[in-house]
Amino acid sequence: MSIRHALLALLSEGPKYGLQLRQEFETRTGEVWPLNVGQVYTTLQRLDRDGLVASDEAAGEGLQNIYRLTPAGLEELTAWLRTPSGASAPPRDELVIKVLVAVRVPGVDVGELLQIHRRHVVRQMQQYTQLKEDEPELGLALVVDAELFRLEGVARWLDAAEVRLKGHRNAEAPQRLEART
Amino acid sequence: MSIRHALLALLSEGPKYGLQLRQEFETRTGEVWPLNVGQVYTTLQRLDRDGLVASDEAAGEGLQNIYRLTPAGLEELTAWLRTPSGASAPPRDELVIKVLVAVRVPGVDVGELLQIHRRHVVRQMQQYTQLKEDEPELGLALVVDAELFRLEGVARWLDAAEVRLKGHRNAEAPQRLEART
DNA sequence: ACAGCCATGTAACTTGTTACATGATTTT
DNA sequence: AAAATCATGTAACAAGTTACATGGCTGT
Repeated sequence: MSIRHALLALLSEGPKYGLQLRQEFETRTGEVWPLNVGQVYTTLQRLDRDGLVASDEAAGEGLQNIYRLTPAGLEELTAWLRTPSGASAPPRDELVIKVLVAVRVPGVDVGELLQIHRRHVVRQMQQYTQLKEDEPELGLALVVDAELFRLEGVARWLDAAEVRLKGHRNAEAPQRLEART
Repeated sequence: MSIRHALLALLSEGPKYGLQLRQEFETRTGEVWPLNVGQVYTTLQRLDRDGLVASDEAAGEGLQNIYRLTPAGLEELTAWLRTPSGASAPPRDELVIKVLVAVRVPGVDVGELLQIHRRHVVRQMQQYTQLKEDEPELGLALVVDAELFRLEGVARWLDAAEVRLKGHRNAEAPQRLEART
């Protein structure tokens, strides 16, 4: 639901049209998250359908279709801004799922899998760290910060998972040596 | 694409049927990420359509519809396991987008917004920490670890963002005092 | 006139998601 | 026989995503 609401937020400054919304979204987020133009239009249509935005066709330029926020849209926007996401149901973490199911996939070395992902995380962190060196704009700086903090957490989790899984295998293996009764 | 592949992984151990897949998914992930049964069936149908699984109708129990992994499914699975996610395009971070667009929404105090989210993060961390105290199973333990590391990163980002935004407002404000030339 | 950009729009598709319907088996 | 449980399945929708088509405007 990010994009819907992001468009609402951009429209809260004043009426805007499609391409403008895409451009503003991208500049604000430091061009890190490209946004297909088509998606702006489809999303605008759906927002229109839901009564959260309305188009000023009266302006009648014909060329640009300018949308503005409706009262309902403003309400939806402020609710979104105040509400922390993932409150009720925690978001599924793909990497965690991957590791948890990989444990029992035949022929898969989970230790190796953890290492592969760890190397990738380190490589990404280096790339983002480089990006930070040439004084980025506020938007890019914040995005890079977020990505670095996130990746650091992932790296630490991978380490913790390795320890947990080693302990787990040590706790499992001895059972094979004992008699099955 | 988590669930598709998770089902493939579960099926790599051997043929299974719908409800069984749901139950195994939930027990392995510590019952933290509930999975609607209907989704298992729809996902299985789509996997079937894509040739990644096949149903053993020959068994003819009639009642249980048992699926097995196809060679293509196994290939897809191993590719998924080895490939770090978010490699090409970094995943959009909803909170980051929220803060970045909120900066210019009229009548919104971003500092307050950061505080609201920070409080929520702290509360969630406390809840997960509690969960860890009564010796959870491997699956739950890893999920909780991941969530705690993630939340810690979020908290740190919120702090960093507060600093960045304060500096930004201080750098902006003086411009209003200067002549517009 | 034509190349290139600005701008809009749409058709098609994916994954995720839920609410609901249906039948079979087991338990009481 | 009624109630509960097991098991499958479907219809419908949301949100994200892309490839493609179209038309207007601008500069050469």
